[in-house]
Formats: sequence, structure tokens, C-alpha cells
Amino acid sequence: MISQKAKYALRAIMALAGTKEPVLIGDIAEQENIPKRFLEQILLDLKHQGLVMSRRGRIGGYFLVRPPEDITIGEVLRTIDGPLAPLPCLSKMAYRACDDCDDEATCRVKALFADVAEATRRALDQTTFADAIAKKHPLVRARR
Amino acid sequence: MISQKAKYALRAIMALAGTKEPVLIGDIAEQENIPKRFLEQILLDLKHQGLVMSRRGRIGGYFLVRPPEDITIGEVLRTIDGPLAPLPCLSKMAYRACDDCDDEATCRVKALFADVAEATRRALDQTTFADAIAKKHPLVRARR
DNA sequence: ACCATCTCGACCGATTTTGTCAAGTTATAT
DNA sequence: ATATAACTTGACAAAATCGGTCGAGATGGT
Repeated sequence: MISQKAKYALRAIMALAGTKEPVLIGDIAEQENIPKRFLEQILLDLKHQGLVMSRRGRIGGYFLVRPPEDITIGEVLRTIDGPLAPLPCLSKMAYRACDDCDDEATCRVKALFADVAEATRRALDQTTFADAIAKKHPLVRARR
Repeated sequence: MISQKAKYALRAIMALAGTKEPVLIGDIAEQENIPKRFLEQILLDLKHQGLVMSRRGRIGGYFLVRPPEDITIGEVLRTIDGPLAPLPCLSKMAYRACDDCDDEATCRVKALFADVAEATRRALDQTTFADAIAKKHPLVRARR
């Protein structure tokens, strides 16, 4: 399960996907029904990660750095929820040894999850926001 | 990331995979370095789910109901960590509407995750414990 | 210079995670 | 029979995470 925070982040990005003009935090919050002060944090995280940019002052707001078809779910989830691998030792982007693993080379848990981790990584890093917008209505799904 | 509890459960099952004789909780706990009282809870959950059975009294212990090659990671993870879909509305086994979703049919978040959910489900439900034991050493991995 | 807006860090209650413990109940070897 | 090793249940609790709030300040268009 993804976190509520991640869900907000995804919705915020989709709210920005329609326009090139900066959008106010307040407008995104209202449109997507997200607590404003919480959304501020989220957008800040996305900004630090380089997914969005902001302009200050009057007529300020947030906007996407790249077009929606170049942004993957994986990037957003990693930014908000942290590593997406099932085990720290299987994370490509944020490798970390498991606390209780003495010999990673022969760890059966790691072996068990190797293919799973690869499959989910591929899925997450291949799905872009263009896909979501394209198949807005499940009944008229478009194949990529 | 899977929980520590799930990791314990997986290791416990692998500890049972070698024999048909009942294995003592204490022995599993010691061998796999799992807190005993905690492991009791975990095994109980697995038992309620029908993955393992137990015998009481002297010469008691736990043992697998099915052979390792018929037990998938998905079953264990669902038992211990709950639904494995990224969104409640995408769970096949434990469907639940998202709290904040007014129209599921046009929900862009759901659309975004449709393929991801399917990919991870397939991976989790196709990987069995036989696979893990087979490729204990990553260097001599066997293809299924 | 103004002021809407973004930025930063601290804080906070509720829930989940990761266990621990006590008091039973059950089965079986002897 | 009965002692005993083992399973079962439920309550409890410290620590981490989640979901969100708040105050004060920095920034930049007009």
C-alpha cells in the first residue's frame, strides 16, 4: 500500500500536468482536496527531487519540470515513500544491508525476492503519467 | 519494504521446508534468530491461514501443510502484512474503496496503478519457496 | 515597499510496528 | 495418572511511522 502522502503527490502532479503556467498551492489543494499545509511539504519534497519547480511572489506557484510522459510513478514514490524494493538489500537506488543478515550472498530471503523486486521496479519505472491520463476511462483503455 | 514480521515468517517457513517432522518453536527461533514469543504469534497467524499446522505436547511443533513448491511469497505476505496491492481499490483479495475517491471509474490514481498492481501480484503469486531454495547461491541461479 | 507566495523546522496525536509477559490449555511419554 | 514440554490467548508497552498543523521567515513580481 502506498501512503496517503504519496497519493497526494501523484494527484498534485496530475493537477500540474495540464498546464505550463505556475499553479498555486492553494488551487491544487482545493481542486484535489488536499490539506494545504501538508501539500506544501509534499511539493517541497518533489521540488528538492527536481520533479517540479516553483516561482515565488505574486503570480507564483508550482509547475512541472518535465512533460508528464517523462515522469514515472517510481520517481514520485521513491521521493515520498522512500525505497520501493521489498528489502533494503535489493534496492538499486538506496542499497542498504539488512540489519539481521550475516551473509548476503547466501541469504534465502534475498534470493526469494530477487525476481519480485525486479518485476515491481520495472513496472514502476515504466509507467508514466501520460499512461494514466490516456486511460482515464478504463473502458476505453489504450495500449501503449 | 516488507515488515520485519514478514521476514521472520518467511524464514520460519524456510526452516520448516527441510523436514516433515514437527519442529519446535524454540528451535526455529534459535536457528533463525527470531524472538521466540514473537515467533509464536507469527506461526499462529500462519496456522490460522492454513499454511502450517502444529502438534501439541511432547514431540510437538510446527510443520508445513503443503510442500514448499506450492507455497508462494504472496500468500505469506498477505497473511502477515495484509493486502499487497498499492491501493485498496486494486486489491483482488481484499478490495476496499479508497476513502477519498468519489468516482472510482474515472480515478486517475487507480488507472495509473492498474498495470503496476497486476505486475506485482503476478510476481508475488508465482514465486514459490522452491525457487528460493533452488537459487540459494545467486551465482548458480537456475531458471525455472 | 508591499504582500502573496513559497520555505523551513518544530511540533503533535493517532496508529502501526515490534516486541514482552502472564496465565492458561493441551497432548503425550513415562 | 501425571508431570512436563509445548501450544494458545490476550493484555500490555516502547519506539517508529503516518498524517497533519503551526509559526516565523525568506523571496520576488508589481
